[in-house]
Formats: sequence, structure tokens, C-alpha cells
Amino acid sequence: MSESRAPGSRAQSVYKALRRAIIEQALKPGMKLPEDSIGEQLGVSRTLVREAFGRLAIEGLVEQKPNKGASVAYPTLEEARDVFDVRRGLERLVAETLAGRLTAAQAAELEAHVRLEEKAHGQDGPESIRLSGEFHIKLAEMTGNALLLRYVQESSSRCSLILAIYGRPHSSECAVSEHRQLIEALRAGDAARATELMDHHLRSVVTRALLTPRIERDIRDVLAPYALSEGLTPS
Amino acid sequence: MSESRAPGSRAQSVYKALRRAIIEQALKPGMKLPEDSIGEQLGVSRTLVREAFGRLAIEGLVEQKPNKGASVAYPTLEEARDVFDVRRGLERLVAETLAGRLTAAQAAELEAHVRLEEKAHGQDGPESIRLSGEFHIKLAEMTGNALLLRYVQESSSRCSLILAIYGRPHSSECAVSEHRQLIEALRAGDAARATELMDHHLRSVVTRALLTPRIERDIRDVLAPYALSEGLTPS
DNA sequence: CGTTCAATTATCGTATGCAATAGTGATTAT
DNA sequence: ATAATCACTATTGCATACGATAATTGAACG
Repeated sequence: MSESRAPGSRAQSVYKALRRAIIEQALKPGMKLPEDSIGEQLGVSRTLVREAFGRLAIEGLVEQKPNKGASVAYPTLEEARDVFDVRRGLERLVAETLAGRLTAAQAAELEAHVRLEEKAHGQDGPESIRLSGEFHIKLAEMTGNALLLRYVQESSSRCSLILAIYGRPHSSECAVSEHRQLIEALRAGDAARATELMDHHLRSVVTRALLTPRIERDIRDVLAPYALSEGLTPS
Repeated sequence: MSESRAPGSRAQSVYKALRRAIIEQALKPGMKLPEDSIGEQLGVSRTLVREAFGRLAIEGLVEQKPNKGASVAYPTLEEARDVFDVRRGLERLVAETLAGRLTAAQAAELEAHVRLEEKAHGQDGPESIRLSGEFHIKLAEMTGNALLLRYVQESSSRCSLILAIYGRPHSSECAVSEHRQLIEALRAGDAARATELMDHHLRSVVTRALLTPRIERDIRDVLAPYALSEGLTPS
């Protein structure tokens, strides 16, 4: 009775392990991801690691360059803006779909979740951030739309990566009160208000957590003012 | 001077070939996809075929079952609804993003495209359908949002698959006049009207092209009435 | 001392091989 | 004759192997 797992399950495990490691910043943005050392570490061959890389690359969590292998994605600010924009659009759709269609049990579950968030609000551990994210995932799940859920999950995890790069350290991403208001509007069946709240909520997440609206990653942009002040002329 | 392509390019080629074959219904929904015969046919090994399957599975064009391999996806009507709903949400976002931001060149390109659609409207060849789809892709491209483009492409190709299953044969998916109106609204910068037009447009695509609200794919469901009429009792 | 070029090493891209599982047809027992 | 069983084949899941490309070191040279 050898304890062999279901086939395909190991590839999934590798995928999930890497995904978590990236989102929790154990693997930092830009970090190189050699296939064989990772495979060795996880006890699988390069084949499965590559498979996981493929999925993660599609989701925008890793970048693959030909003959140069994979590395944890380091989104530009432009990509970040794209992701946030799409996420807002998706979650407005979530709100619109859910407005007036929440069962009592679902509403109760959401409120229980918000209470958890409230409790964890004090400590700025990863707990608070995780709960904030899960609230949005829960909402997407409740739509019953599998594709919508997948897209929200994907853009959500990319947002985590982005905030890991550009966000201020201990910002608890979501305001609990805004979550409460949203539940209220969904319950009331006010789709317009719900989508508006969601939109505003996600916008404020960006402005609250994002440091400056413009951080130039390019060395030239960083050095340009210094060069000018010294009378040097960048080529 | 060996004609070796860029690395990773062959995997991409396999992916694109299969994708096209599925969308054009050369590979019909539900059809089994054995790794080695496909690899043999395309001149690559199973490894690359599997890689392509992975991507296609994520995009919902093929289904992978453990130890049973891959087959062309056969979406249920419920999944179809999900896809259309998400696509509507995404394309409303496209319209909203583009409203008032179209350059003159972009508007001209769209109108040229619509003229092509008009010209191809008579013949119900695949040309007409392809052009209809490309209009939406073009719009998504013009947003400059790479993620939005990817999602629109993905949901769009899934819609093709769905219409291949449930759609009536020669329905030219999109009404050209609706495309014209949309361009008009985008040009005028009327975001509300543009999103509304897009929403209505995509809704009417569904109602226009979708055959019956229920086609059962399961053999049991197909055979059940026959069994009954013959006095047989399905277990 | 810095630079360039060559050799080495590390890592990737892809093909192939092997064990395991599901499907298929023959065989046998009832 | 039908149903159950078993052997065989086909196909998958995963690992490994091999050639190719890029990174790196070191040496020779300016």
C-alpha cells in the first residue's frame, strides 16, 4: 500500500507551493527560479516545476524568458495599473451580480468574516491582509460564476504581488467599514450603490496602500536629476 | 545555418495550432486529444503537446482528466452563461475605458474594419464570423491594457467554442450596425451610452445565435426519451 | 590594471524511457 | 447466453537524458 497521490496532484502541489511562496514574499519579486534546485527542494522533477511555471506565468506571477528561465514577476507600475483597473471592473461585476441575490446564510457568512477582520485589525500581521483579500474571494465565490471567480482570484493575487513591491509596509489593505457598507448595499439589492461602493473601495485600496503614484524603476529616471544637478548630460 | 526557431517558439506553435483548430471546429467539442498522435502530427514530442494542453485547459478550451488525458472542452450551458456574463462585464470595461479616448487613427481603423465586415456580410463563410470577433479584439487592444486584452481574448475564444456547440449554424454573430453605433458613442465620449450599447450588443449576440436554452450533451439525456418511447427503463 | 576572448559550467528546451492506470477484447464459469 | 475475470494494449504521469544556449570564470593581451 504505497501512498501514491492522485495523478496530476503533485503538479498542482508544486503550483500551489510556489504560488503561496510568491504571494507571501518568501520568493521575492525578481528572484530567479532555477528549475532543478526548486524541483530538488520540492522532491519532484523539472518537468513538474516547468508545468507549474507555465501556469504561474499565465497568471502573471512569474516571468519566463527564452533560455533564461523563470523568475518571480516584477510588474511595472503600468502593469500594476492595468491589473487594478481590470480588478475593479471584475469586482464591480461581482457586486452587480450579487446585489439582491445574497442568501441569508451568505450574508451571515460575510458578516462573520468582517467580524474576523475587525478582530485582526489591530495586529498588522499577515493575518489582517489575508482576511482582507479573502473577503473579496468569498464574494466572487458567491456569484457561482467559476470564470469570474478565477479572474478575480488571479487579479487579486497579482495585486498582492504588486502591493508587495510598491505598497507601504503595514497598510491593512481594506477598510473594514467599507466592507460593511458593501454587504449592506448587496443585501438591500441596490446594484448601483453596490457597484459604486466596490469601485470606490478598490480605488481607495490603491491610494491607501500605494506609496507614490509614480515610482520610476528605471535607473536613468532615478539618476537623471542627480546628473543634472552636477551638470552632467545623460546620453 | 540550421533553421532552428527561437526556443519556446515551438511550444507556442503547438498551442496556437491546437487553439485555431478548436476554434475553427476542425477539432470538435468533446473530441479526444491523444498526446502522441497529435505530437506525431505536429512533429513534436508529447512534452510540448502536454504543455500546450496545460495552457488550453486554463483557457477553458480543453478539459484534462487524470489518467484519461485531454479532450476538446464541451462547456455546459451553465458554463456558457458564466462566460458570456464575464465577457459582457469585461467588454463594458473596454467601452468605458475607450470612451472619449479614441485617437482619430484608431477610430478610422475601427471604421475600416466595420466596412470589411459589411462587405463580408453576404457570404456566411467563416470570414464574417472571424471579422466580427476581431472587432472586439481590436477594441480591447486599443485600451492598451494587456490584462484586459488577454481576458477578452480568452472569454472571446471560449464564446466561439460555445457558439460552435449551441449556436445556430450560419448566424453572423454581430450586427454591423451595432458596431457602428458603438464607435459613434466611443467617439462622442459618452461612456454611459457606450457601455450600454456594448452590453446590449453582447446580449443580443447571445439571443441571436443561441439555439435552444437546453441541449443536453450527456448520452443518457440524449437517449432517455428514446428509451422511454420503447418502454425501456434507464437504470 | 582593465579589457577581451576563450573555455568551462550551469541551466534551459525538448525528446525519450519507464512505471502505472484505464480501456478492450478474449475466455471461462455459471 | 450472460456476466464476470483476466490478459493485453493503449495512453498517461513523471523522470531522466541529451543537445543547445547563456552565464561565468580565467587567462592572455593591450
